[in-house]
Amino acid sequence: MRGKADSDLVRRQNRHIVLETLRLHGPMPRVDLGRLTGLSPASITTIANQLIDDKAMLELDEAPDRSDPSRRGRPTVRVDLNPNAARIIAVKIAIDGLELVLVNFGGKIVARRLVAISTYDMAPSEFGRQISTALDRFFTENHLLAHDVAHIAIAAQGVTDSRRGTIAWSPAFKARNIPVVGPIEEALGVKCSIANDANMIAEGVMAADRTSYSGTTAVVFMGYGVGMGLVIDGKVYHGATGAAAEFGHMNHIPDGASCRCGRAGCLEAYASDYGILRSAENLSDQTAPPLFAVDRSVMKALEGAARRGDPQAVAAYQKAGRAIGFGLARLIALLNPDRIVLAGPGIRAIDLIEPALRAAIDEGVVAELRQQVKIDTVPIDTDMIITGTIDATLRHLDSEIFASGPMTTRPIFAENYI
Amino acid sequence: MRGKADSDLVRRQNRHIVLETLRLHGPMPRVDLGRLTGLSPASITTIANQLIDDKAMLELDEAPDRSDPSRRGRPTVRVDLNPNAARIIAVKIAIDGLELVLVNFGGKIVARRLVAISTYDMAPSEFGRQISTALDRFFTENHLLAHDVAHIAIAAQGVTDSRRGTIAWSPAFKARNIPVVGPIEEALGVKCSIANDANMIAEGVMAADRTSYSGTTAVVFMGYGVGMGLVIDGKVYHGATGAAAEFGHMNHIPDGASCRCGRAGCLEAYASDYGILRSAENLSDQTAPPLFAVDRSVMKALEGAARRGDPQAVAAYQKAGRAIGFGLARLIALLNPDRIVLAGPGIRAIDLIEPALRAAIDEGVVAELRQQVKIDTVPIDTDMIITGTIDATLRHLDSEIFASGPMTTRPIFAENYI
DNA sequence: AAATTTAATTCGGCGTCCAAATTAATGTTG
DNA sequence: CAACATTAATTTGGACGCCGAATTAAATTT
Repeated sequence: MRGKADSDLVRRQNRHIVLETLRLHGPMPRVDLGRLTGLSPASITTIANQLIDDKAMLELDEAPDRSDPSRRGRPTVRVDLNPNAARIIAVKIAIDGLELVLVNFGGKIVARRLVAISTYDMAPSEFGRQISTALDRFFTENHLLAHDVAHIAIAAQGVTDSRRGTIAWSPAFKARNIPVVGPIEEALGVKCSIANDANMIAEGVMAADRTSYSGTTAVVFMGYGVGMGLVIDGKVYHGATGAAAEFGHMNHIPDGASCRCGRAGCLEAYASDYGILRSAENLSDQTAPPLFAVDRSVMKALEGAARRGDPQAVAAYQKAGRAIGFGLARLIALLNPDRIVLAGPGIRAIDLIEPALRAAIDEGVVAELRQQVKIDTVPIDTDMIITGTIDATLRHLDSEIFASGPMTTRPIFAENYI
Repeated sequence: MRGKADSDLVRRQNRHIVLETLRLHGPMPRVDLGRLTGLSPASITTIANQLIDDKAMLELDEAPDRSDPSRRGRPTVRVDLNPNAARIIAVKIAIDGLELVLVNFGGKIVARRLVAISTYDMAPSEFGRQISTALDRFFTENHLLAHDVAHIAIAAQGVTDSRRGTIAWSPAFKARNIPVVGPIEEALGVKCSIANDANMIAEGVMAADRTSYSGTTAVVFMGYGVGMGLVIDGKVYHGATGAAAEFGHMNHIPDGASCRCGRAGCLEAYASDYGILRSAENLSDQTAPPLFAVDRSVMKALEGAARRGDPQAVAAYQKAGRAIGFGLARLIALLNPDRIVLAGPGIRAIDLIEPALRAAIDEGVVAELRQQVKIDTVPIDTDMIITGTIDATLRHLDSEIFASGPMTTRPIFAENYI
């Protein structure tokens, strides 16, 4: 049951849909905003002018469009999100370092920096210091003050706890429960949040094609590990503590193969790069997984071997497909999704994996459920983690900006934009 | 992104929360409605009087409350949902017959009837005729005309397809894809819907204690079968086609024990009454499951044997616990729920099941995820299927009534209430 | 230059909410 | 028992947001 409604709610909601419409479709004249939002021209005028006053939006100062010579009447004036309304920083934590990206309110990347940090052996408190230092340098480098940046959004591999702002467990760290949000907020005085990288990929996939992913979609990421982003009823699902969709560490076989996470039988232990490699090399299931990502060239060679018919390699990919397939069968039984998207570098070998995967789904789920699900593949570069993080964060800002209405204090607005 | 907001939305939303508040807390004076909804007394006056005009609400005609002698001031007048505003029929389909329940808008059961039908061997079209006939008799019996009943809500075991209004697969039927909603709507001219019984149990559990089940909760039903109702972000989740949370037919062991659904390795094949019985009797996993529910006395005897230490029986319950445990471990990895509720007749033997269940969860899920989940048990009688169906349907009506606002045609209103 | 066309704004009215004032119905008190 | 106190509920008047209709703005066509 939602809370009570009043004119405040109406204003916020309508300002919000105006901003979202611009974010989704890009700059457009007020008439089109009216058509797309369903609001009357009169209301659009009011709302647009308020948002312009609030510096969230601006009129584009451009020559009238002459592309269609038959066009008559008063020329349109396009409005757009004000790129200078706010800035955010998206951070990706990987085992070999940090990626920092500065983005303006319009979604354009303004600056980017890679910071090499060897995270694996780092003490939890040390990591907090290092990431804060890296961010601090990034601020200086880009002449940023704390109040110029509205939000720092962090994406990390593994189990993240959005409530506590920590990395509960990650393959990038030996240690557990690493505080991240706390140290950064203290050191820099900027609002910060942390989320799982696979969820951010799901945000990215959604952002790329919002119409196709409206209902319930599971985005499976195959590569150095196996991850999942879960879109439930059109929204990325984060679970109670932000650690949902740990598909890679969903049990596949009780008491099965050794996984990077220290347990046995996880799906990832069969279907990740290292899992596949381990079977292909005919090593025991119990062989300890490598600490670092398997080199891409090694996986390419393995794919080649399988395509040439190397029985051991073929079997390894089949085993991976079966693992993913049973995982998906279980997911389908539980969630009855509209569609499943397979993504990540691992799908380069999709031809080797798919037959076993489909067979496992057929075996593991009632036909009535299975038939309804669309399964497709999407090539995804890891950049989509950043893309998704940016999109999710900007949308979050939209609802903050619209929420404040005629704002008294507007800390997220950047006065001294360079 | 929600649609545009206007004063219409405000009215609907606020009327809705007023109705929901009464449904949740029962009759109360207008002052309290104001306190609970956050609306001002002025607004409550307006809304209440409109709803009373619309016959959705009424003032209770009772003597002033003298229970507290120190009470001063103008006495309160309590308002309540108008029980005669509408009526619904809830139907439970079981293998041995139908249960029909007539309920008024206040949630009170007005009439109830059991109709013995042997569903299993019935042809799909025949079932449509039979259920329509049974409903037609129920109408006559209670002097109901089509427009007296706002909705017929059906709950059935198995995989239901709410979009098509069919039972895709159910243990109560040999046939598949049995049309239910269509035949009833045609024969009676009353709006009808179908849902899974386990989802309705989840609705019932929620209705009984809404505060405890706000986030994400999985309600596991153990008994003649294994079912699940999934509450995600405070709402019962139905999946793409209304067939979500088929926990019982989630694969446990690839290529494992024979299940009632015709496949192998389902969780239910290990943890349902018949699954447990089959292991206890030391029959092969491949032994065909019985068509009908195992008699309660048989299960009681088995529990007794296990408690007296019969090793075969003890092992059977352990096997069941391990199956449920791994299923839950997989669910936790996927959904990171706030809590899990174990319910149904099967939990009479929870003491025999729980140790293996907990061990399996420990084995199957990262500690960081597992620790966050509360697991508790709730004794549930099968009546909760009806209770939940009623509650869900009445809530649905609330949003229909409030939605129509100053209604021009109000077909659901019962003029000739007996 | 006047007419036409399309975009955007302005104006007046409507519906909802709310705060404050008022009315209603009771209990308390001298 | 009449004036006062107290609490519930309504009425009144103002604010805010939306919308339709009329108006203004800025171009093209004739």
